[in-house]
Amino acid sequence: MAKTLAMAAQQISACCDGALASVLPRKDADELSILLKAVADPVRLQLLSMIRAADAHEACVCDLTDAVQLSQPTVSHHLKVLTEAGLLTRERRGSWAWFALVPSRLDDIASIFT
Amino acid sequence: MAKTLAMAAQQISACCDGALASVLPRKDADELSILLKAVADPVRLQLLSMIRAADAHEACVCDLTDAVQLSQPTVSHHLKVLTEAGLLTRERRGSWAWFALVPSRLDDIASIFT
DNA sequence: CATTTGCATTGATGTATGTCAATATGGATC
DNA sequence: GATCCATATTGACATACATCAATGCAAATG
Repeated sequence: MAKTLAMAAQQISACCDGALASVLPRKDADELSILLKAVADPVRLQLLSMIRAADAHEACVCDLTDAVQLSQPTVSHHLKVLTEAGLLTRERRGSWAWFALVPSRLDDIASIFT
Repeated sequence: MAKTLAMAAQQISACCDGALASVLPRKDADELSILLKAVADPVRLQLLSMIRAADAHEACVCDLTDAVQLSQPTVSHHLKVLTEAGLLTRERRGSWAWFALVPSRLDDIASIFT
């Protein structure tokens, strides 16, 4: 086996065997992947872009459903996924549900890779 | 239907109906989602972090397999996904296959959300 | 060239996910 | 309160995906 990785592991954690796996602990990786899975879908990327382009960075389901040409339940599902990932907030105003961006959450994603 | 999103669409494309869907065109969304799906997996996030931590930002399969505690074919599969997404390059050196990071590709992901 | 070693591919399997039709819920309005 | 409208939930279905055992392949080594 080549030695490069083992050496790198020591730079970070020089205490124990299996420390390599803790460069990014599995638990952290699981949490990050939930956030990333939320945006790793073309429809949800479109929804985010539309909300970002909208006034006050918010939009209601009716507009979004028309835009992506999918059924209302499907759009509702996608918005739920984004909301549960913390990327959107949901607010009820009269009959409509308004979804707004959480910009800091987008920053969280960017910061994973910078 | 509320009007906010329709107005936002006009800011960007004031020419045609259905322009809303082109805030982020579906085709672009599909491409981006391929890149994001590649990193939206806990094992692949770990692999990337390990390679990034390694000398010269590269590692061979044998080290990585030990680290993530999965079968060799599974790790090979994940590395293929990352490579096809442009996040890794593969180089054969003697018996070993070395995978190296493509930093600019990580920047591509970050830039989606900034 | 036979063997070994490191990696890739194939095939199979269980689980997760995107989608819709049908239905439920919850405000608003008459 | 009956009705209507916007949204959410449920159930069903097809597809995608993560994983491994078995096998193939390619390079090094004896």
